[in-house]
Amino acid sequence: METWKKFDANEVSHSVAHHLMAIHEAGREYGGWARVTDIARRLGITRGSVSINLRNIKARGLADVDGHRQVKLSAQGLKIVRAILGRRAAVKAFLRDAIRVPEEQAEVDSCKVEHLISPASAGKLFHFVKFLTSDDPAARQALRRFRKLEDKCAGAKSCPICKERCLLQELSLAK
Amino acid sequence: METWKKFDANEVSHSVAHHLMAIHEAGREYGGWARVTDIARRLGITRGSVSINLRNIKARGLADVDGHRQVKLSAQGLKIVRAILGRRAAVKAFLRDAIRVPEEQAEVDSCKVEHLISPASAGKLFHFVKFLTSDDPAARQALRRFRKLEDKCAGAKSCPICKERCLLQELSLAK
DNA sequence: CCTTTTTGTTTGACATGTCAAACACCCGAC
DNA sequence: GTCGGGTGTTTGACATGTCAAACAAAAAGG
Repeated sequence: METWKKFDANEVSHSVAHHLMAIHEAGREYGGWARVTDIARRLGITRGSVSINLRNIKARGLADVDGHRQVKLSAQGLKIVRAILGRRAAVKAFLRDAIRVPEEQAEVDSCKVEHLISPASAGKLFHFVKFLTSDDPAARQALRRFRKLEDKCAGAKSCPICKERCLLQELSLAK
Repeated sequence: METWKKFDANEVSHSVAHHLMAIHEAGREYGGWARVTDIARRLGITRGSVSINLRNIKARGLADVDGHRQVKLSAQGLKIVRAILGRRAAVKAFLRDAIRVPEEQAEVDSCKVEHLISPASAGKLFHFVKFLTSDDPAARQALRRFRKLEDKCAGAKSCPICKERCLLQELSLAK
């Protein structure tokens, strides 16, 4: 009934998630220490915004600052980053390698979703895509068959998957 | 580089999406006309919040109001609702029926994601889950095989899908 | 050493979305 | 009629996240 309210009930928001990942990346070549400027440039936002957001992030124990005003992920922050990167990889691999969504779209979609999907779903998905893209004969056969059938889908009429009229277009906003 | 900023670049926000869906549902038995109170009760928020949000929604042409202060979706609003419901159904069906995520979790996850995934991904997913849960022999065979292998995954050691150590647990935040 | 640039913070503003509380209105009961 | 409850709006407050602009301090250049 109020399922929709859980949208904001995640360990971190989209913004915080990407701040953490930016710290992680920016600090890569400097022993984990990142500067506000580097984080801001990576995220494409102003230093001021980063400064404000870091207050929140530090207060929540996801990152620490040393005397020279440099930022480092805490153990917890690093754990979150790794979990999110794993989930993104699972989603992206599924979209791109299993159902053949174009690379760019797979990138955008997995980025939107990476911090939202549950570990349960991510875990299942991870296994599934690993199986589906393996050399298991059943997996290869199913994938081949799916691609063949989908190629034959002629949109509105006579889709071999949808049987009758293909309902695909209703998912988009195309008129 | 700034892929992450596209998170907010959707036709509607999560909140607006659910306002539209609440109008749709609430109006079902009244010829499409919904009252603020009904919308608020359905969403579990105050009438005041709904009132404010409707300003935005009306201004964007997603809903109209008649003289008796009742709300109705516009053609565009209805189109958005249908698209989102379709995407949710595709995601949920995949999670629940294909990779066997528990019903409740599938519900929550699909709700979080429904307004974020692209029509391209939703369309592919829609076809894929339709194929995978059909009576096509290749699909049935692959699904059977996947379930069998996954049942044998003993967590950290000797997962038949991951081959070596199963990396599944890194997707969650379990310590 | 002094100037200039870079860096980080703060401030005031805006946008979205939420709440409680006060108001105004309409409608039905009496 | 009038009174009370349900309904819709507005107001002031808060939370998050963004910006530009002003500022202070550190680093770099000379």
